[in-house]
Amino acid sequence: MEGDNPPFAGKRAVTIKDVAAVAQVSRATAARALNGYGYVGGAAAERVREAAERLGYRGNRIAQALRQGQMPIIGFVPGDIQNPFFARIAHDVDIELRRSRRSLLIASSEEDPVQEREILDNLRALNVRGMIVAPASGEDNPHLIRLVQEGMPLVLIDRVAAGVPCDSITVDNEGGAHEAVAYLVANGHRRIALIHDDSRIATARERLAGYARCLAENAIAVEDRLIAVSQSTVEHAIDATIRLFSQPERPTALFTVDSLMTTGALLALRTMGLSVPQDVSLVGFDDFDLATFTDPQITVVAQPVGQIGPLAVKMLLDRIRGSDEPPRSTRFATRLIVRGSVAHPDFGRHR
Amino acid sequence: MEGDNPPFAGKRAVTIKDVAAVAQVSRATAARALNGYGYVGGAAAERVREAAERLGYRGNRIAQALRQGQMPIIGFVPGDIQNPFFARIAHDVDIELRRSRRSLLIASSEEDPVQEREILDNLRALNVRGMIVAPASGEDNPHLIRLVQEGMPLVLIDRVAAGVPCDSITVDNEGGAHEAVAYLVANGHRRIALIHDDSRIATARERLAGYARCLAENAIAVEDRLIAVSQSTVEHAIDATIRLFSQPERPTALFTVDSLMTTGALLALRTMGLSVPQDVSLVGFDDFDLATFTDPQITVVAQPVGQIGPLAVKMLLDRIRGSDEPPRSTRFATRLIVRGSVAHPDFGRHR
DNA sequence: GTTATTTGTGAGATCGGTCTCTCATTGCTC
DNA sequence: GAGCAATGAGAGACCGATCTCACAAATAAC
Repeated sequence: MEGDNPPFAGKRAVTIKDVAAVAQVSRATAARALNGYGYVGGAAAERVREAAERLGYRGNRIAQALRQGQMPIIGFVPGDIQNPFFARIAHDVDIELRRSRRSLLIASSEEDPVQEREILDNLRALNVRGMIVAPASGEDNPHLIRLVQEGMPLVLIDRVAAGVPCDSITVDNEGGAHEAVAYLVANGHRRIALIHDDSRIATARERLAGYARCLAENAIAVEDRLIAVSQSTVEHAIDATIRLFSQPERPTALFTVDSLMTTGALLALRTMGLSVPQDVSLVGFDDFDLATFTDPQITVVAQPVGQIGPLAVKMLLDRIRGSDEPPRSTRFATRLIVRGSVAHPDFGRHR
Repeated sequence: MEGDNPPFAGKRAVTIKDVAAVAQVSRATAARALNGYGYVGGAAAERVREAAERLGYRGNRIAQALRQGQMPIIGFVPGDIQNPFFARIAHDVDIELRRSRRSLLIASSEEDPVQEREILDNLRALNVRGMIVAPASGEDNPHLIRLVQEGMPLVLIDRVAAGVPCDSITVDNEGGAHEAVAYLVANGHRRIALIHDDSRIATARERLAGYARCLAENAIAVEDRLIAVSQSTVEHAIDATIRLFSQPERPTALFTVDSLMTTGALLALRTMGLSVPQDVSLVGFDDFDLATFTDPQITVVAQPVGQIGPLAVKMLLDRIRGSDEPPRSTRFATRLIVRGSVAHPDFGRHR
């Protein structure tokens, strides 16, 4: 924003005034001809269309938006576009939105609530028509609440946010995590490590809850030293894994809560010379391409990624069209895909 | 756009007029106080700030943009956000832009020149401050040329577009492909298959050129039946691979021109029961996580992905700030990372 | 032939800011 | 105390498009 060039570097854009002048009509008539409303004479309309064509008139969306009081833009605020999970959703949302001739503005919060708030403020100031947000924090979301109160169509995806009365789409994180850990327990594991995001993020908390509940049901203590908090990047997950597996009485199994972390764990375990599943059993949350290329393939809790984007758009468009039914929450079931990354702890060489 | 709700669903937003009224000053004074220019009395300024705070005034970016003649938004038009290559760049661009308080509008062209034109028209109508585009077509780009002539700051990435006088960032596709194929030839391969995008895309053409040049240098004929055209998705690449390897006199090696295709090829080869590198040698363009997880790991031509986004932003901001030096073209070198997916064709069981 | 009605068009308000211009103070200098 | 600059603040133009309103011309109705 600073040090920008004087207003216009290029030649001034063609306005409706120019078109009107060339067609020798008033701006009003030109607008009518171009937008097809009201009464316009055939000859005049033709001249306007011709002039517009010849001048390459395009209309100024900003002016239109100001007049109309809104931008035909939908905001999408994922935690991180680079995460294949969100990239996929962004892609699907983009496709769906194009059908209704709206643009998509993607701005990643980088999982930072402060940045999220700034982005949301910006989007609001832009008068976007609606937003699809993966809230970076599960609680303390006054900015989201205010947004809803102001009437902004909003759909939350992937994560819930306490006290925000709007539509949401999530998956059964608690259940999925429980199923994953139960599978590990059923295979004889008791020292099960967990790598997850900051508990601020709702998904992380729910997955942790599923993990803890399953351990409790099996009379296994939840040990802090088995739980690592890491940002959702391959690099951070590598560190976290190394930390977990460098301690005495190494865990026999690991549960990672997203695909980037699973990738990082895999990388770290390989570096440490630990093989899956001989030395460590592994279950990841979120299925991904890589999972079937490793040897053995990775057992994962799959979420129906492909359904989230389209449904989010559908819900959002319903709101935009004026639906004021009470907020709907869709929670998709997860599915444990058993592949080969889990074995009995005594299967390997160690203890 | 159709069937939308009457203009405002929510309560009317707070305008500067409201703030001015509460602070008992004129709009002009309120604006001065809020934006910190011109002379404003201390007391008045204080009242304005207070009123703005209390009312939750946010300013209307659309109105500002209209007045200023531009939006503080940069458009990014990748071929496909879901491709990790573009996702990474989008991420980097996002980070860089946030520093200069601009938003990023991402709209994927889905590799469709028609859609690209629409998107570009939209962005232009939005008066964005600049664009970073991966042109879907290497030629016949009057819309890009016009954009530049109109003074729109534009940086082309990943691909060149003939006759468009603007900055560009590419990698040495021809050289990289040549190196990959040369490596295969050096390992004794002569029936080398290629899976690439539509030749409309500049990168595809250059990589094909590198492939062809290398074969020519080694007196190997370029055979159409060894070249498959596929869209850049895992699914299409699977089909293409199956097609290539279902023919008699199967190729002994395969060169895939991007990571999605490499993934698809890997999947297809596995399904067909062909192992790498015993039955087929494989080299991919673009390095990716998966490449080191397969057994053996995949030999690839790596591009410096991490440098593209930041440089693109830098170039774009230079232009936005008014630089009118002649267009600069940066072409990064590629690097062949030899791993284990290439073997001599006689190494395996087959011929 | 005169009144209604339909049709076509332009003037001007409006959206919410920004900014120029003008004018009124106040303060300072000589 | 006159003269002049510095300071503070309002009125109104403006950005580009849309839309209401008023009005004129053409057509229809009686």
